[in-house]
Amino acid sequence: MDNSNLKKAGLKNTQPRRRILEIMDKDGNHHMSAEDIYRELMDAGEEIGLATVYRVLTQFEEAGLVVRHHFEGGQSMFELDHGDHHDHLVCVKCSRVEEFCDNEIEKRQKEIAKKAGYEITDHSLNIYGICGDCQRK
Amino acid sequence: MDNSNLKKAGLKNTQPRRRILEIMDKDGNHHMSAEDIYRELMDAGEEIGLATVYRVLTQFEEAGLVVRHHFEGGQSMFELDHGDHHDHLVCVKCSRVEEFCDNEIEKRQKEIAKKAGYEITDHSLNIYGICGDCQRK
DNA sequence: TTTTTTAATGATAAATGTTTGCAGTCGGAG
DNA sequence: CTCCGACTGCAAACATTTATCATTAAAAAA
Repeated sequence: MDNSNLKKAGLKNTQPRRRILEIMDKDGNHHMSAEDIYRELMDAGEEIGLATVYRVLTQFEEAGLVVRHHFEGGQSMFELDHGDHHDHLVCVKCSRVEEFCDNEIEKRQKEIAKKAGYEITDHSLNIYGICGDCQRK
Repeated sequence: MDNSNLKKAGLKNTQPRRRILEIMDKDGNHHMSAEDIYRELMDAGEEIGLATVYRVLTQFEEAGLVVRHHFEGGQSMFELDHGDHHDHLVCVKCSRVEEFCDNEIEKRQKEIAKKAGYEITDHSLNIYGICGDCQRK
């Protein structure tokens, strides 16, 4: 949303980067694949190549603006990083993603890594299941 | 290891399937990619195609003989299913994978899914970091 | 503002990981 | 032992992602 993020990251304030940030910032659009973003850009009549979307997302990830997730299903999913770490509940039917955070789990993960002698760089906890809506259908 | 698993799964007892089970059963070879398995087969002089490795692994997964993991890094990782659920510590330098299980975390995951109205089908918790060995190098 | 410099872009090709189609082969029920 | 359907290897197709490169656009300098 805030374009000063780009400057801070040492990235030029270009139209593709602005548009991608805008799209990802819209509510209901958290957790998008590169294709999702590309399709929205196309639908909006933008002239932005898919390669640019991938490049920009990777740069955003490196700059800490975006988080990349590896859910089941092959393709990477991206989400704006609002600083609040959280884990994910993923519906295997409709692909809806919900977020949660449990401090007890976080604490135990750190203990486990420490005990095993690992220096944590990252971690991901995904619970896959069928959401309430899809159960009813 | 036990070929009766194949019969139980309704799969014919063929050489490729036997060899793949053997390789995956060897200690130190848990958590292999399809390529890893294929390379071991080649090194052993077997005439087994990569496509067969993928097909067999998918069938094994469907039969519950094997578990597929989606770690960071692009390719799927496979592991014989010994029935004991566990989570993973993955070294981002050397790709070593260690297993752990924490009942408190398991319990909390179930609670979280229940509270959100999800019927769990699967879940994965991966901690990425640098293992003790790689820290020293 | 105009010019200069440098990074960023779009189109396309290529790399990577995985799946599929098909003709020939093999396992195992009868 | 024979036969049929399941299985296989190969090659080609496919999906996602990355690299190449000539052109363009953004920021810096003049």
